Amino acid sequence: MKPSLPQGTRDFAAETLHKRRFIIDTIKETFELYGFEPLETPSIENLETLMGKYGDEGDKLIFKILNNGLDNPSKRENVIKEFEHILSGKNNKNITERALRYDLTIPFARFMAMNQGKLTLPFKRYQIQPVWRADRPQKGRYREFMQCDADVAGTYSLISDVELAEIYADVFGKLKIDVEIKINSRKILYALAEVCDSIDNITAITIAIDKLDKIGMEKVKEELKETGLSEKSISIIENYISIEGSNSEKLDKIETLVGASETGKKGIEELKFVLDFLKNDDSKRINKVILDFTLARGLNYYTGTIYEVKARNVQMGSIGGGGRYDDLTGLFGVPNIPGVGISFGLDRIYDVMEELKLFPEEINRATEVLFFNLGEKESKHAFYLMQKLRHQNISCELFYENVKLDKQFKYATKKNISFAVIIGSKEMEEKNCLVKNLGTGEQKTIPETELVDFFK
RNA sequence: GUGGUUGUAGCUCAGUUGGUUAGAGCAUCAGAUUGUGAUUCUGAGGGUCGUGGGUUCGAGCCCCAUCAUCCACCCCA
Repeated sequence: MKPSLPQGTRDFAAETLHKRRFIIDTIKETFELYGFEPLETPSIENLETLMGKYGDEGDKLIFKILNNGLDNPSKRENVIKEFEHILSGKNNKNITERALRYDLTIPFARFMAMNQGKLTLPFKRYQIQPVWRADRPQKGRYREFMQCDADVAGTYSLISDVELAEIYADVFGKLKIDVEIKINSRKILYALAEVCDSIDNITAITIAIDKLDKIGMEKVKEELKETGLSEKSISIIENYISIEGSNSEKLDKIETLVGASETGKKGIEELKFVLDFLKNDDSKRINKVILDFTLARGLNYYTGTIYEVKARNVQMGSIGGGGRYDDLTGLFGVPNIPGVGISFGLDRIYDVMEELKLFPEEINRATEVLFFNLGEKESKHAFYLMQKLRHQNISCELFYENVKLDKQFKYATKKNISFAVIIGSKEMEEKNCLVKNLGTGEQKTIPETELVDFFK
């Protein structure tokens, strides 16, 4: 049989993994700097936990797992009957009751609901794990990919919203990715629908608005028309979309449009609070938070601020997203635990950094020193010296075979090893070793007693 | 889920209107060179042309199906 991978999945070799780890470490460090604690949940959840949380499209993209034991003859008739439900598009516990995790937010909400009372609120957790979506793969889209989430649960304080925006700015600053951190509020979108007298169509409106920069104003209007909005509503939405200027100018303009709505007023207040707080952080950074009323986001559990991050100078969908949800655990029978969270898309961040060549050179240097093998006695001696270095936390390797130096050099070059230590019979006799810098080609002989200090 | 693209050696790719034994560069291995590489020279190995059918005297090339890739739509990280 020919080995192959399922569609949309990948193996990661050392070079890729070093780079991925570089990103993950940066994110993890930043999360911990802000007081978040780690959490891991299972790869599989009960299908019931996930269904209905991501919208109709989302439900279709959940990987469902076939139950075991369906071939049991005694269940045969029942299984065939239940399978009819599947064929008509309904899920059925008797056929599939488990599914692969689709994101990290819903499992987190499930965890909160299951552990309420045990956790001190507000609870700040971060989670870095793969998720799966049965999407067709394309640029920046995989069927298995890594999400890095940070969520604050149990507080309405908008300071937590501010902090998450700061985390975005910090992480992408550290990674040297030039990004736009877009912010909006679901409340404002809701108010817009209210003003248009089309609350039932809020999803269609937001989806259409969200496409603005992709399809342009005319197409957006067409789409709105098709969903049955009145001319008047469409012109309100056109005004809404056309709002431009600085963040504070935009806030002034939105006030006249949706300020009459209670929800709209609240949304404006909240955005003002967050943006004002961010303005007080005068640290010089390339990444700024930009108010964008066309930002919508599909996930329907968001209720307040919403975020999305896009990299500049590169063609790639969003590399991060998040927002506030006032009652996520309510879905699991535990009301009144609000939360706010953000997610980093590791795989897309990787693709962006690769395309913009943002990974540091030295990232693939795992082994520092290679000890050459020049014979039985020599290699034994070299091994003894090497262990001394290893115990001082200097990563080393001894070439396993006594082959031509040429080969040993090539191995070192391939693995991007910085130094070679060559110990032959002459060096052994004189209790010396020859250290060669493989980058510069410089080499010198030093007493073996000084070897550890040389690398420390 | 819908539409398009590509699939030939480990990698990047040639391969004429269908015609004998399918090529190149890089990489690998061996030797020139038994203590100095990333830059020399010589030679060697490596392919059921994605897979399965079909058309044909004859298919890497044409047709159908299927799998995978990349891309777009839907949606999203």
